[in-house]
Amino acid sequence: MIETSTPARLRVAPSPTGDPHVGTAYMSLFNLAYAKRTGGQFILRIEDTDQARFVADSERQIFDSLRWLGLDWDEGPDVGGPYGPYRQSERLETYRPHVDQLIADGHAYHCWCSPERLQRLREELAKDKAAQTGYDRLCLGLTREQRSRLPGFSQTPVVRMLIPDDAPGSFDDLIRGEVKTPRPDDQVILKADGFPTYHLAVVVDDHLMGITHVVRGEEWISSTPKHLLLYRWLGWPAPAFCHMPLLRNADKSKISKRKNPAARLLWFREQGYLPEALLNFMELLAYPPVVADQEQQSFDQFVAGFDWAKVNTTGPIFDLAKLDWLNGAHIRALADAELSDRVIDFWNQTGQTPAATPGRDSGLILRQATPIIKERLTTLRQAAEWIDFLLVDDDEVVIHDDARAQLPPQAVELLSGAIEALVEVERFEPADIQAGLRDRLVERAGFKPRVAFTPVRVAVSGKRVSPPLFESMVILGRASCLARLRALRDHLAD
RNA sequence: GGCCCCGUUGUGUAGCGGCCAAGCACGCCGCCCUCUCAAGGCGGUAGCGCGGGUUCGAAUCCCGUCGGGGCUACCA
Repeated sequence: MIETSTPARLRVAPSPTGDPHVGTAYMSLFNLAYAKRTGGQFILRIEDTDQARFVADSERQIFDSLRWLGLDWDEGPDVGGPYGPYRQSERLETYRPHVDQLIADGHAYHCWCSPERLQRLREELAKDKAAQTGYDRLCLGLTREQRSRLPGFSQTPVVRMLIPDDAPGSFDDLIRGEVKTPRPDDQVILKADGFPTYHLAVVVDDHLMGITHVVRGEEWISSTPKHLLLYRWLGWPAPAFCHMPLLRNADKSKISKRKNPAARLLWFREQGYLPEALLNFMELLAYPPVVADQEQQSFDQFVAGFDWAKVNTTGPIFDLAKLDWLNGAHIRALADAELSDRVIDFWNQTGQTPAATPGRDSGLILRQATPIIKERLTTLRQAAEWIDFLLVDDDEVVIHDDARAQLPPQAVELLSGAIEALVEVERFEPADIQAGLRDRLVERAGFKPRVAFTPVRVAVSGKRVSPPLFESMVILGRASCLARLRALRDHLAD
């Protein structure tokens, strides 16, 4: 493939307003892919211009969750870079001169209308079902003194854009082609508290930081003409635009934490999903697999074939069924030692390390059991459930009701036979254990394997479903197995 | 209400006028394998929202319609 593109600079700009949103990761993924594809840079900028919604710990969670996914940035608040600061709250002085210039050039004006007046105005327009909504320009052309004599006056003014009649009616989008846009109203660009709104900040910062491609959700399409106007007025070249489709809930509404727990990015780590699997899953949303017929793929493959034109314009439903499959597939692809490490890291990070009876070690037993539970795992979190019976003391094995219900009438006879057979097994290895039990219970006693082994499984694990029996027994050791077999037999015999 | 975006099986996608009586993946169902459950193998289920055009020919182009979504804040 011939590389014709020039290095691109892209950014993701989340707001620290609570738990990081899965959409942030989705946007970051596509941003990063294109940056890598062109040998450019990926930048993280924090958009904290809304003081009311600011959540203190949120920024750290954004860093943590994106790093966990391996979506590393070249420039950002924590790593620095030549275009800092990368937090908008630290750039207030940067926006000011541009606002002044826009006012001086007649492209923006002060507005003293109180929030109450604006609220009433909106309600009236809505009631009248007016086609034209938006600010009525009451303040346009008035001095502070003149305006103060009118009702609904507020001491501290905001600054609004003066939308001209020749505002752009469309723009070119790398994903969608030409996109038509509504006529904007006189958008506020500087708030009464001195902070810029998104619209001003994003244009100023993107220009000053050399951003070449603006990648964002399609909910921004209708405000793009405002940004185009700002670029025009400020005399700056506009970047390319890529409006990604919106991720959706099962009911097709825009994905929300209320309706979908997976809208919280941190949820995936808590559940024990592998970052590479989540990435793989998100790569497949509104985007085809790199290799047809092969949906399990690496991020590098995704990058190598990346093309904005392949992005679909239809908003995909965020449905976890395929993620579960992909996560299992990525788990199975891991080497045993690597998988064990991942599970232990998961335990440590989430404080979920299962307790083991004295003399047993959770980590050690996990490593021994990994080969037999690996292909049974959908998430890392499930590992603990699969091995819990290997961690407890022999007299603390819980015989679950559904397991007990599986026991055949001849359970006592079978358990006695199994005990005798196990005592005689010379090498306590899976094949030998199986041979011993089969000889005794199947060949000689005439039971079907399924019937013969069920009591053994229940005695050893307490469960209806367990990892492979004979391998599990080896991990437990002969003494424990015999103790558990005898315990169940004695219990049933009473 | 206005404006904008979108509409292929349950979900994610392929399809860019004939190779499509629509392919792939996940899910679901069944069979095989089998010490349980998985994993694996094999098979099955289900879709071009609707109506008009254009054309020899439309899932693919046009128009309309219906449906869904987004925006319409001194939030992003």
